[in-house]
Amino acid sequence: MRIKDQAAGGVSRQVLADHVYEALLSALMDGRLEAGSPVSIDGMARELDVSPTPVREALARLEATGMVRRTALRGYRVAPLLTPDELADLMDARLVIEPANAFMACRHAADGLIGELAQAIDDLKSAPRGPSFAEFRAYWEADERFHRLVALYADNQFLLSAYDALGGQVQRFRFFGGLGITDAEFAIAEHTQILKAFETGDPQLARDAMIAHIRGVKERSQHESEMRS
Amino acid sequence: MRIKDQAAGGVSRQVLADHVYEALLSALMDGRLEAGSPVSIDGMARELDVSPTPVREALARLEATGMVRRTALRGYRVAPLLTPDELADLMDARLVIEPANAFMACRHAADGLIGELAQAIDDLKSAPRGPSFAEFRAYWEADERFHRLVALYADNQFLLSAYDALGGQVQRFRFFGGLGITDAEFAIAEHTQILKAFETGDPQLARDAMIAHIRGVKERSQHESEMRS
DNA sequence: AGTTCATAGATCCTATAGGAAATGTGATCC
DNA sequence: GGATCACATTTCCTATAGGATCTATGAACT
Repeated sequence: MRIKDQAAGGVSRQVLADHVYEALLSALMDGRLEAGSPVSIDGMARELDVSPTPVREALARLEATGMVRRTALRGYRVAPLLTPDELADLMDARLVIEPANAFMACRHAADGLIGELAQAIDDLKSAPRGPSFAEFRAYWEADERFHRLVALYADNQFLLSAYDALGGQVQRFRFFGGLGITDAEFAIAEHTQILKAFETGDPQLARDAMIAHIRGVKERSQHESEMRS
Repeated sequence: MRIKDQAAGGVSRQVLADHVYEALLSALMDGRLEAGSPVSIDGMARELDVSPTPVREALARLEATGMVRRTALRGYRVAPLLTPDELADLMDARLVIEPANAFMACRHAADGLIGELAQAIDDLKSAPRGPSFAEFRAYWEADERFHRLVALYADNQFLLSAYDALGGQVQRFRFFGGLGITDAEFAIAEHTQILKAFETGDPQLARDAMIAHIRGVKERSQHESEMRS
């Protein structure tokens, strides 16, 4: 009695739209779908060998992340890359939200947070940093995990939503250009400072460490943008 | 040569999913769709006299706003109402984002902003404040417009996204209970203080005025929550 | 009487089909 | 030769149909 289904699907069966969502996210992240290029619903359905219906639903969800944009009757397009100015704006927005997250997370910081942050830093150290997305994906994943942990332990669903609202864009500046991670040593050092601040339990210190980190990221990314132009 | 279509649809023809989105948003806002109740895709399609496909797409978009939640194979439900603690969290999150918006908006505040803020305050004063949503809808609209203007003039798309990520929830605490606007006088006074700060052109003042306002909202809403329980 | 089973209904999910609009290509005409 | 028009293709958008799963009502059995 339905044992086969249980074995196949596990506790919660996967929905096809979720698969499409993941596939599109991957394609967007590693640049197979280039910025500005159109994303055809029917075409993507043929490519993924599904019907257009789940593709349509996955794209509707992706639109909220800012990765794709929709025009009324002309379909979806991959959102354009960030200009240097927009990159600076993104960092300014992070400077508003993430230091507050750090402050709050430090107050009711369970021991769990310290350990998980340390783990994320270790993963950063050991992850490869090559030029292709496949090579530095683990690095990006650990970086994203570190910051999201802080947002998570701030224990405020609305601040987490606000952080996530930035997330879709955060992912994209890392790989544009495909020259790999160039500031890993700086980032790791700054993350370690944040961890140390959490260990002291002083919220003010945690906030300041986060500010210093994001300012560092902003400065370095601006520098790279200038060199590229 | 397609003049009829131009006249009918204007510059950009409406898509059916957009209509469904608007209809659902209205139903959610004025409580016709109660918190916790399921939102059937097929049922809603019958009720609105469309096919399930556009309903599915509209719900996928709505999910990102936090108004509805989706469980894998069991459909959508209206998100539950905020508890007093969650309400406090929401205000804390606003205290992180909106004062920063006010600070930045004040720096490159065009004259347009002053006038539009004044208009929003005038609308607040003249709007009815009755218990039903239809009665205080104009009030809510003016309130929302005031805060979004500040976010808009901060001139940072990411901060605007972060503000919007809170927006879906902001809308919902206003009408739960249906006793109308009880703190209009306080709110109008605080908004006026913010406007005055903008007129001086001092970003620090604008920030402080916004902080004072949101703290006021938080205090008053907590008070109401206690009385209700 | 209480539990178990079966049937019916509702619902979600996916695929298919077809209409409408936009885009691209080739032929015709000045 | 260049512009215009007709046609085909692509694409979006919506509707319909059917399979799979969940829920609920009622019957049968211990």
